[in-house]
Amino acid sequence: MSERRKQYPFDVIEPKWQARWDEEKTFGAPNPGDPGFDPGKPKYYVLDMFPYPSGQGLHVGHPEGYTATDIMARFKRMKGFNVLHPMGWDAFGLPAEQYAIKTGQHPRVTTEKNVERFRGQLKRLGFSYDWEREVNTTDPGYVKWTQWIFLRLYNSYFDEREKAARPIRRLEEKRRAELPEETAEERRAFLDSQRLAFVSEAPVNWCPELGTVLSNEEVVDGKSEVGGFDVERRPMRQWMLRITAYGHRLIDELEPLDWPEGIKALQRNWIGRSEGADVTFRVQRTNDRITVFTTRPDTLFGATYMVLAPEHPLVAEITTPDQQRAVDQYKIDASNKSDMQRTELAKDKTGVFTGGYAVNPVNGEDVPIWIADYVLMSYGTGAIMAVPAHDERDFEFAQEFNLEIREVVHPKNAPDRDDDDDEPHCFAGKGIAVNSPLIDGLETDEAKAKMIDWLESNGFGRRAINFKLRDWLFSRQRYWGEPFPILWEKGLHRAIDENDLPLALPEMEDFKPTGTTDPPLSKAIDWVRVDGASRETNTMPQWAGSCWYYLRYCDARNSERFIGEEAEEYWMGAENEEAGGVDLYIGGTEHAVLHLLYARFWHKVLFDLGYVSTPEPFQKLVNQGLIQGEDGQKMSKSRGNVVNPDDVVEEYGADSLRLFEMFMGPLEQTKPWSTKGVEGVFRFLSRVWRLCMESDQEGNWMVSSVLVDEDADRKTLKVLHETIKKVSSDIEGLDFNTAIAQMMVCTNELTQLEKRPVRAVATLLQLLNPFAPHLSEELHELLANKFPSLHQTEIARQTWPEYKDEFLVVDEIEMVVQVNGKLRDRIVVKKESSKEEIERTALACEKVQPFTEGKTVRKVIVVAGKLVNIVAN
RNA sequence: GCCGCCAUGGCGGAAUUGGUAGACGCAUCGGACUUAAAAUCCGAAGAGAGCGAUCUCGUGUGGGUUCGAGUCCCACUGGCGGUACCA
Repeated sequence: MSERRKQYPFDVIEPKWQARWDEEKTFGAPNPGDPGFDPGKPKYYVLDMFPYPSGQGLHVGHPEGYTATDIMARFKRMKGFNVLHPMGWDAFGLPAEQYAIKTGQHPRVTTEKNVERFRGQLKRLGFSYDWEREVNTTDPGYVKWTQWIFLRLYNSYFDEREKAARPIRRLEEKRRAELPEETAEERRAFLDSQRLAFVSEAPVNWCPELGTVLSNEEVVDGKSEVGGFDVERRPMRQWMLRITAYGHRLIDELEPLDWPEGIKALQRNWIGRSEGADVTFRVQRTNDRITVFTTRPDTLFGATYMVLAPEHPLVAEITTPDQQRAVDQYKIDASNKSDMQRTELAKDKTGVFTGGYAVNPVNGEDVPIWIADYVLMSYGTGAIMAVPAHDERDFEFAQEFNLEIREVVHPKNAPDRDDDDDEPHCFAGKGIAVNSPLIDGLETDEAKAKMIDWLESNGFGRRAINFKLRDWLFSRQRYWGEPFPILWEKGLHRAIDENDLPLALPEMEDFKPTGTTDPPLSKAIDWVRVDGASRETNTMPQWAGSCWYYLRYCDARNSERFIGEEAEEYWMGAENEEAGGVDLYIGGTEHAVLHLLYARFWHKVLFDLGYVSTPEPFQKLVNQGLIQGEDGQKMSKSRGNVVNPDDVVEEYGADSLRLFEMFMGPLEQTKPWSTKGVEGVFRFLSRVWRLCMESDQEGNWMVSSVLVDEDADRKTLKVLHETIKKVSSDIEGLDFNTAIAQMMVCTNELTQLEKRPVRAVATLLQLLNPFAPHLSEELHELLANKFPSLHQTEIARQTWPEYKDEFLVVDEIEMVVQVNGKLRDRIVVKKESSKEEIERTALACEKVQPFTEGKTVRKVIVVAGKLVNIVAN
C-alpha cells in the first residue's frame, strides 16, 4: 500500500535536506555587526505566533500559518532581503501546570519534552527558521527580561499631558517641588497609586476550580476560557497593569495598521471608547453630588429619574428610612447573583426606589433616585441619568415601574404618528431636540455640543470619554509562571535589585493550588522570606512572555539587554517610507483581544520610555482560516475528525502537506480538510519529479533523457514567464492557491514537450522552491550535476527569477465578439490591428449576422485585447 | 440587538480597474497501456433542448445603474465568527 504511494522518494530526500539546512545553518540571519552581515540588504521580518507546546503536538492548523510565512521568508531571501524568520515557545501556562499536577511530574520536565517534540515536528516540515534565535519564555535568560520589563512598568507612570509613560522618578521630583510639606508616607502612597503596575484591592474574577484569578479577557460567558469552569467575583489584592491609560492610543494608532478590518473592529469594540459628558446632579436636602456619564447630554431634559448601581457608595446616604429594608434586601439579592445569572435575567428589569431625589441641573426638577442591577458599578461612574424616551433599557425600566417617559428628541422626517401616539415608544436615534428650552430645534450633534458648553460654563459637568476597557489583572495564583520581582515589607512593596534578576521559581515538590486564595509559592517558605521582607507569591499570567518575544528574536542571545539597540533599530526600525516593526505577522484570530492588545500595550510603554523605535509592533497582520475536519465540522477528538500532520507527512511527505494546505483555498478562509486533495497535490509533485526523472528496468531513478540543454520555444517561454509573473505577484499577495494552480499549468505544459528545455525546468523548480523546498532542491541538484549550464548552488541561495515582458506578448490575439453583451463568436486579430479593422472583422463574422440582421448597429465597443461588443436594435 | 465576514458546478475553489463565468484540483465517465488490476498517460464534462452546427438558461432572492454585472448601488434571505444591560 505505502509502496504504491511512494511515486517519488520523499522519505529519503526530505530528511537529507533538513539535515543539510541544519548543519550548514542555511537560514541563519546575521545581525548588524555579525560576520556576513550585508548593510546594503533591506530587512524583512516575518513572524509566526509562537505555539504553546501542548502535550498533543502539532495539529494541522499550525502548519497552515507556518507554511505561509515560510513561503514568504524563502521568497524574500531569494529576492535579496535579509530575512528574520524565527520560532520559539510560549511555554508557561495553565495546561502544563495542570498536567504536572495530574502526573506529579515537574512542569519544567513536561515542558521540555513537549518543546522537543514540537521542534522535531516543525523541522520535519522543512521550515526555514533561524534556529539560533529560538526562544523559550520559561528559560531563566528570558524570564530575566520579562521581569525587567515588568519593573519598567512598575517604575513608570502615565503622564496625562504628554499622553505617554514616563519614569516615576520624574513624578516624584515634581511632587516634592509642588507639595514640600507632604510626608514621605503620603508621597509614597500617591506614587504607588500612579504606577503602571500597581496593586489594587478590587472585585476580580476568581475561578475556584483553577484556583486562580483570571483577566476579563480570559472569562467567556461567565466561565473560564481554559476548562470552562465557573468564575465568581470576589475582592482580592491583585497586581494590575494600567492599560486603560492607553485606551486612546490603542484605538487611534490602530487605524493605519495593515490588519484585517474584523480584528481592528474587535479591538475597537473591546476598548469601547464612547464620547459624551459627565453631569453632576445635586442630591436633594444633602450636600451629596452624583456624577453620571452620558453619551446623550442632549437628552438631559428627558431625564426623569436616576439609577445607581447597588454597590454605589452613596446608596446608604440617599436611602430614606422607610425604603431602607427594601434597598438592603435588593443589595443582598444583587450580590448573590453570579454574572451568569445577571446576564440571563437581562430581559427583566428589577430595581428599588431609594426614597431620595436629585435635582436635574437643566430644569431644577426633582427626579427620583433608584437602584438597579442593570447599572454596573464597573462602567462610567456607576450611576446614570435615565432617559426612558430615548434609551431602550431606561424605557423598559420605566414601563416596569411606571416612571415618566418624556420625549425630548423627535425623529427627523418621521411621519406624524398621531394614530398610535398614546402608545409609549422609545427612540434611541438622532433627531431634533424638543421640549428642551436650551436646545430646542437643534439636531442631535449640535444639541450635544451646546449642552456640554452650557454644563461646563455653569459648573454642572464637562466633556468626558469613557472606555469599556478595564485595567489588566496581571497576577495569578499559580506556580508555573514568572515570579514578580517584588518584595513586601510592612505592607509596602518595592522592586528587587535589577542585578538580582532573574528571580527564579523555587524548586518545589508540591506546587498544587493551596485550596485557598494563597498562591502555591506561599508554601515555599525559605524562598518567600528575605531578611525582614517577604517575596510576592503571585506569578505573572501566560501573556507576559508573549508580550515581547518578537523583540527578543531580534537579539535572542544578548545577555546585557533585552534587545540590543542596533538590532532593534535594524529589525524593528522604520526605514524610509516603511512604517517599521514586524513586516508580516500571521496567526489565529483567537488572539484578537488578548495577546495582540497586550503586546501593543507593552510595546507602547517601551516606546515611550525610549527602548524601541516604533509605536506599533506589528505592521501587517493576517489571520489564517480555521481548517475543519473532512466532514466540514470543527476538528475535535469527540467528533473523531482530527487529522494528525505526522500521519500525512509519513504517507505523502512534508512537501505534500505544505502544498496541500496552501492549495486548499484562500489563506484567511475557513476550509475543510480533504484527503483526496492531499493525494491531488501529491500527484502534482510526482509529476514534477517525473518531469525531471525516469526509471530504468530495475526501477532506479535517473535524470530524464528527454531533458535537453536547448532554448525553449516561444510558446513554452510564454507559459514559463506567465508563471514567473503570476507566482511572484501571488506570493506577495499571499494568494498561494492560485500560484500553485499556475505552476500546475506550467508543469503540464512542460510535460507534454517531447524535448524538455532544462533551463525552463530549473526555473520552474525555483518558483516551486518556497512551497516544496525539499523536492525542488533535490531535483535541482540532480539536474545541476548533469547540466553544467545550470546554477551550481542550491536554490535557497539563488536569486528569484524575473519575467520578461517580451515573452508574454503574442502576435495574434483572440478576441471575443458579443452582440448586445452576449457572446456570439471569437476572432483572431493581429496584435497591432487598429480599432477600425477589428470592428470590421467583428461585424463581418458569420455567426454575428443572424443577430444583427434587420437591426441597426448603434455602437461598437472595442476593449483592447479582450472583446468587441456590438450594440444593435 | 449590534459589529465583522461569507454565499459561484457533485465538491474545494478561479475570474486585473465592471469585459470570454467555472482556471487549477478532487470526484465522475470514456480511451490507451496491462493477462488483469494499481500506477501512469490522453480525452469528456454547469444545466436543459437537439443527430448536429447551434440555441436557451445560469454566480443565494428581488430591483436598479451600464453597451456589458459574480464584480457597482438599493432592499432582502441564509450561514459563519465576535459581542452583548457599556449609559
